[in-house]
Amino acid sequence: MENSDFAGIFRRMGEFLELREDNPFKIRAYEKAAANIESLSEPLESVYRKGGIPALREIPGIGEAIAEKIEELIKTGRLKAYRKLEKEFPKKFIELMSVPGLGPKTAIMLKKKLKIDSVAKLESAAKKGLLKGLPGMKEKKIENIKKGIEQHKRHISRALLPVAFEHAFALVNYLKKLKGVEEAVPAGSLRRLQETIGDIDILVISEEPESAIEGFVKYPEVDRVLARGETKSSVVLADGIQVDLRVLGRSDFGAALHYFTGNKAHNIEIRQLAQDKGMKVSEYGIFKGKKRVGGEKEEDIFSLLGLDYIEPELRQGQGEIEAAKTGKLPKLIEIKDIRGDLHVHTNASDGSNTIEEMAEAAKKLGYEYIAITDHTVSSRIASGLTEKELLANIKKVDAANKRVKGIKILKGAEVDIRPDGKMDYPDGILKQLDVVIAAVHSKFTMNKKEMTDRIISAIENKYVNILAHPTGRLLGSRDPYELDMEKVLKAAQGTGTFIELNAHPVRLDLFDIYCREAAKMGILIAINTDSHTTMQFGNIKWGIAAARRGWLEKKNVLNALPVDKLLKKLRQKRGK
DNA sequence: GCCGTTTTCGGCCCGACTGTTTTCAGTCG
Repeated sequence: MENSDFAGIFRRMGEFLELREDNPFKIRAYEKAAANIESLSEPLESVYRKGGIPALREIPGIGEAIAEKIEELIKTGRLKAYRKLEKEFPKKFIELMSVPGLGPKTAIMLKKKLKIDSVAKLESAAKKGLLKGLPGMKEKKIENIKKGIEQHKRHISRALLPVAFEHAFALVNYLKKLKGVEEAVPAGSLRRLQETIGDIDILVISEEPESAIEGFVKYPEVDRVLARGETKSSVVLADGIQVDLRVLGRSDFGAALHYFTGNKAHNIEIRQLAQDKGMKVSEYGIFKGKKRVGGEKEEDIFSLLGLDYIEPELRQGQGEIEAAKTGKLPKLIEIKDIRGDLHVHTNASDGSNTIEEMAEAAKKLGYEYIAITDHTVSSRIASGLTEKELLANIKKVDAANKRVKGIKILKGAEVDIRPDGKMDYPDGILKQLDVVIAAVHSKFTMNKKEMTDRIISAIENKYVNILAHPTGRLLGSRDPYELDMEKVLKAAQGTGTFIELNAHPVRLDLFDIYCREAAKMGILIAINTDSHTTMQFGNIKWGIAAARRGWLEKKNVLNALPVDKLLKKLRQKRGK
């Protein structure tokens, strides 16, 4: 079982207990355990193998009861307590609670009164007018449920970061022009630069909240107003994205921005810490008793709690507060630290521009080097190069190096890892390249062991420098393939192979937890754009965002090295 | 169910909005 499977089970346990109106703190305990398991870099199974129940209990949020449940799951592959509840509340029934505005109480009532146990049944009951007359159900509530079902159906997938950014950018500009609005800034998962965005959160600073809210709900893109109060409002935009707005005064800005930026786990942890220190944190400031002691600046919250400033990308409740207590926060990588791009395509395979055009574009960004890494013969769809074509391309790189001054163009290839683990070119060809990237482009459905073996055998090839887009996921369209990442990282560590964090906004793997793990193991990460046009070099910002969420520093990143050191690193594996 | 240089028992983050409730429950972030 994967960590995500354990987390899923415990999260579901929380939902079961919520439906049973169990102790709310018990529910939170399960949620917390699930979240902590999810952010663990080591597989739970291996934690258990090494240290049994005592080792499990060292994980925050896991105590006696949950540790025993994990043991039961590992030993028997099932959990009695879970099975029992699963029968009572099947998955389809649980889905009812993902309809906006419909929570556990209503779901239970619907089940009791009308035997409704799925969104589909709820929809047909609503259409038939069966909801009328149920407890707490009148015109407006029924109408809201109907709209909620529509929203639920339309909005199952989350928005990619760049898409959400565009929406937020336009909206913020609109809000800033409203009367009395001093400031409008994106917060929430957008400010944390999460790879996908559920809702857009925006904080507005104004001393006239009513008129700010008034202007907000009149934004031309607004399709539906979900809530409209004195200081907050929620709307759904025409393309289904929800936007939550919060209006606060200038003096609350820091506290409000903090409250609206961290995820739930981070905020709970901060407030818990404040409580332990005899203080209280809310969006209105930080308080000692009744006395407000800060909140104008975001830094107030951290400094008064004895913490170093935590960058927004780290506010995920994954150990950042503990690290901030002890001065152990990373100094996060920044765009300006990047000195080159090691994964670049040209019109020799499936790119759009020539080698020279790509090199000139990279030079404009201030890069010292790029590597030309077109596809290899097996990637027919991507017009992969034959050996002969590759050799011709190498000569073109030599010629380009002479013509384009001020940037070093490296010879490379993005070489397919065949299903049997062999590389798409023989070693005799690979050794003529400066940079060899290995990647899986076919047969994604292999089982975990086969895929792990396949990738490890590529890593073990002494000419392979970088494992590209290591999980193969495409956000919104393809799940990651089955892979034992722990083994892959160990192989990379043992052989001196680097791992790519692909900056394309639909890829963005390596995921954050593995970035952290790789960095801990001393594996260098290459943050590459995989550019197929000159425009795509700009995608580096999404890669940097993902890297920062993965706690990476400049020293962890391969292409933050100057060219001479980079070349030395690349040659190390070959024993030169 | 978890957790502890105040506690091994008694706590557990904080606040806003809606709709139906005549004083508040349910839901959300």
